[in-house]
Amino acid sequence: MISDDIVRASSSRAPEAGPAASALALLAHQPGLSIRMLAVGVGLSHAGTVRLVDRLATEGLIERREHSSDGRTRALYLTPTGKIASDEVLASRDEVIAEGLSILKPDELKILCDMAERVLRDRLENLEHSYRICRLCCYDGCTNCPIDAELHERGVERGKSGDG
Amino acid sequence: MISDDIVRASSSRAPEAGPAASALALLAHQPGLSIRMLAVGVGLSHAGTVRLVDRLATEGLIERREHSSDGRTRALYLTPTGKIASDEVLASRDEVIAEGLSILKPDELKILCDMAERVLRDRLENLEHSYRICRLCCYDGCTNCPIDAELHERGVERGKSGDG
DNA sequence: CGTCTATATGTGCGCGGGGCATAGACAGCA
DNA sequence: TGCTGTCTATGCCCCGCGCACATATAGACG
Repeated sequence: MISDDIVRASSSRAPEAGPAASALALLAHQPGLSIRMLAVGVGLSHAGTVRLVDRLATEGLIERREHSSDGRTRALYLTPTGKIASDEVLASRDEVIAEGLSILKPDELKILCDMAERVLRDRLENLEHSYRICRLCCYDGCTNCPIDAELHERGVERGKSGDG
Repeated sequence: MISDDIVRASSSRAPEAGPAASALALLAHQPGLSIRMLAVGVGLSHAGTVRLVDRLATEGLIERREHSSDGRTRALYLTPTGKIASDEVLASRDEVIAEGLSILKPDELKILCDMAERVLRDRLENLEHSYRICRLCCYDGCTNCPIDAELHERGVERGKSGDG
């Protein structure tokens, strides 16, 4: 029960206004995401996500493109500026976490990572949930993502619509 | 870096609209808190906290009383109804955490708690910060609070205004 | 005691974010 | 072709919050 205070310690120093940061980080790893999927990822309603995308597009951070096959769907992509912003968000996030866990020894970090990985695998519900979990992941450093592995084991792949 | 996903996993299932829950939990453990301290604890401005207190008071969850010595300060207390609400918030919080960590073995939990305690002690900045950290603590179960211990070692006690 | 400053609380005003309901565009099917 | 489901976008409105200001009190000083 004390453990959730780590949560507060790092989440209280969130990089910026929550949803925007999540959207940027999510699009950095999953370019071409639809608004619907992004909405699930950032935890907003469709309408709210549309406004969020509007704002980010106005700021020149992301852009809407036509979907290749489906005329309804809009594929969202980061602009170069947006990529920079996303990198900054993730960098500040990493900094906070590294700071917070700086007192732990390397072998303790390893233990913690192992526990975290098992917890994540256990708590993963479905494909949409995976987007929420990974919304602020540092994808560059997450080379062997446990979530991807767990999804793979369940026969679900990202980019398809079947939820488990 | 994967560890902050535990954060998402539990914080994404927050009991209710953030600040209100924190205020209730905070007042459950620290009755007679002033609005200023509550503001720091919940991470809002003074004005926002006043509105929050207004709402909670309108709902009959908390009440303002005169301070014993200082005529300016308002002492905030939970009403019986507010105590019930606070208990529910903390209970749901505990449930989420217990669920999330249910895959870990008891000895692993012990290791995790030990690490969390050291991280908390290391990251604690001052008295005001302690209110933010502990805002959603389950005080009934937090018998030997590491934050209190750390504050004590630094010669700071809660209830006074000197920040370390 | 009068005054000045610092502190704490409460309020008018406006802004921005987000949800609900709805409209428009498109895919799939009979 | 028409019907239905899905995806996106918009009108409208509410809520929460911060800024600036007003009010009340404590403490210090002449």
